[in-house]
Amino acid sequence: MIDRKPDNSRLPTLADVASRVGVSTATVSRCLNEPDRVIGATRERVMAAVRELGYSPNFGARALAARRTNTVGAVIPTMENAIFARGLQAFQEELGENGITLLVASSSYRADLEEEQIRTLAARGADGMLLIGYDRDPAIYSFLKRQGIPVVIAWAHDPRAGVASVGFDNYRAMKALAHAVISRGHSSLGIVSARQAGNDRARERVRGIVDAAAQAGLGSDRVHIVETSYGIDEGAQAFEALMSRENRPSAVMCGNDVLAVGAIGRARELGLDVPLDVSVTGFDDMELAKLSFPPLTTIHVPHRRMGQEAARLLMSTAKTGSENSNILLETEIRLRGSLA
Amino acid sequence: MIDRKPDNSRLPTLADVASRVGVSTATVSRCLNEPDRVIGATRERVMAAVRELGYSPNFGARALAARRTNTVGAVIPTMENAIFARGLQAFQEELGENGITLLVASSSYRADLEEEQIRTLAARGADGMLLIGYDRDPAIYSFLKRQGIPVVIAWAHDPRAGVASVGFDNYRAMKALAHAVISRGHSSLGIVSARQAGNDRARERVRGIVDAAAQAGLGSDRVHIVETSYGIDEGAQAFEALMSRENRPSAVMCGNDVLAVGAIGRARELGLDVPLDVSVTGFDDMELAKLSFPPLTTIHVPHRRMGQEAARLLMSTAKTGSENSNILLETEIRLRGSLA
DNA sequence: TTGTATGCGTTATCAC
DNA sequence: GTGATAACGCATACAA
Repeated sequence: MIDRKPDNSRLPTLADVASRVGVSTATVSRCLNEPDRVIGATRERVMAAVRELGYSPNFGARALAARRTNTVGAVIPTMENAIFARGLQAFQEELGENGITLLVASSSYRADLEEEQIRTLAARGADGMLLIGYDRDPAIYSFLKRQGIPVVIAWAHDPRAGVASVGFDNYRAMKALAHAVISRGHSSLGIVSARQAGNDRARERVRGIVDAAAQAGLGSDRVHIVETSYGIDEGAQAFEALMSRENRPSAVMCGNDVLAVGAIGRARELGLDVPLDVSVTGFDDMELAKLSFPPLTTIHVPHRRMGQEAARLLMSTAKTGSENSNILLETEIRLRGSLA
Repeated sequence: MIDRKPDNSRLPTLADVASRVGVSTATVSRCLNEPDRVIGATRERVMAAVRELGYSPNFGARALAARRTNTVGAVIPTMENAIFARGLQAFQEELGENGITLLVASSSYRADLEEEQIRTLAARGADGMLLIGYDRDPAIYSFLKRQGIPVVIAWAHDPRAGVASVGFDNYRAMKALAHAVISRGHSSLGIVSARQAGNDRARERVRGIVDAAAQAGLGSDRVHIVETSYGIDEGAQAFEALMSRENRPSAVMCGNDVLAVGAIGRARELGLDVPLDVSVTGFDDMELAKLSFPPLTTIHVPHRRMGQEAARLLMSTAKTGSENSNILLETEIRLRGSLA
């Protein structure tokens, strides 16, 4: 526990500013919140005093009295890599322009931690919340509803879910990529996926590949799936596991770019040429993808756009109370050197 | 602005729990904060009511009354890449074990935004704060001191600064790497640095290279510096700028791994072989480094250790009020394929 | 062990 | 346009 260092000189409060200027606390409060409603002359004097004293309003007290925090929370699976960084940055920027602060927490892809973080953010008075994907205990949704906290789901799209969302069709995107891979003659596919349990995005992506394979007449024995957690090393290991099977896939499709880059690295270590010996694909089109050698064939996701729209949606959802706005963004295949 | 959806069923408060159980609010409060001080039987009934009502304490009110938030803030330059992610993760874990929540904000490497974030975190009642590097307006330090908020600086080490810190010697680390580069016969160096103004880490690193070059008898005309902002594309452009000068450096030392990876990528696009045509080095030893092709020669920084120590230091600094604990961590050169 | 009462710093309602 | 003053939800010193 952290105890504040005993501080003899108490922090300046609204009352301090007020008494110094010789006005009431109400006036000072107004100067800060609705400057128009106070006459120019007094406002100047108040603001001067604010600066001199280094006054800064107490957030907790303000939230308590105003029953609003101008804060929204976001719980993302991880901060360890840049997957969510760009989208979140855009989200934050859009909120910032509207005077709203963003609080970010990460769940490490664990449902229990996510729930804890959500409750923490709610207790901190978040006026709204951004969550990634749909999969979670329904109790969480009803908790949020009881609290009157509007929610927006990002990175996924399911109009039937009854929650506002902005995202893309993970299934369709990955299926299209799988078609592209198969049409190049690959008849044995490897899949490196994040754990599918509790992760609708991962599940939809795998389903996309499996369906594409089935439609192309590839038996289920031609599709090998390995689940792992997101991470470069994990991708590398999963890739190696796939390559050491009896009938090696000629193309390995990864659930995201981080896994794919790990796979490519391991291929090099194993003396396998990408894409001559084995093709590799990713998902996300992070900066990493263009930079990898060979550059990564992947699905481009409009992360910035998604973050921005999520912010707008959250603000309007909060205003109107409508819970069923769903924005579908288009993804795009980016063909690069890792696929032959 | 976000207005909470008008919620007819007010959230349960301490008083609701109390009246339902038939005890005083004080007892309920104690059940939550010091369970030992209340007898088993009543505690059970209280906790049951808490669950039934879905009660969750109001953070603002609690902070207001207790004058403590069990929250610490961290302002990092960027979340866009993983430079600070690992250290921060460890920082958070260590804090979490002690029941403390971490609030993260990013400054985009801008001094004005950093100051704003610091004030915001202070207003939110942060009991302590983690900042990166020393360089900032002295007014900020005195503001924090007035607020009684203990500070720990990370990613840098300067015992004379009079602030608690845990970090490494950026100057010495980079100087050692420069020696390694020069000893391999490179007599013309390029430097791709972050902007040095307001960034002591960047400045120290450049100074390390420059001093090493001088000690090796390389004139200042043999050291070319380009400043840019951190980013893969930025690294690529800076690298290209260096390579298009009349006397091309044979080795380009970058201020961090992100820049270096960008440089290597651009080298490939320009048809330059790394390391045959030009050597490239980084700083940080992110996951990226091993994965780059060729793998990156860089400085290994014990990020996790740094985050963990920072958390401990912050907690003990808060307890003891001692402001001048400085922990120096050792870095290590990692020689890999990008340097010949 | 439990209850009472006060105060935390701000906003908002209502007078003036 | 400005000033009193009552909430806001909780923790805590003190009393019982």
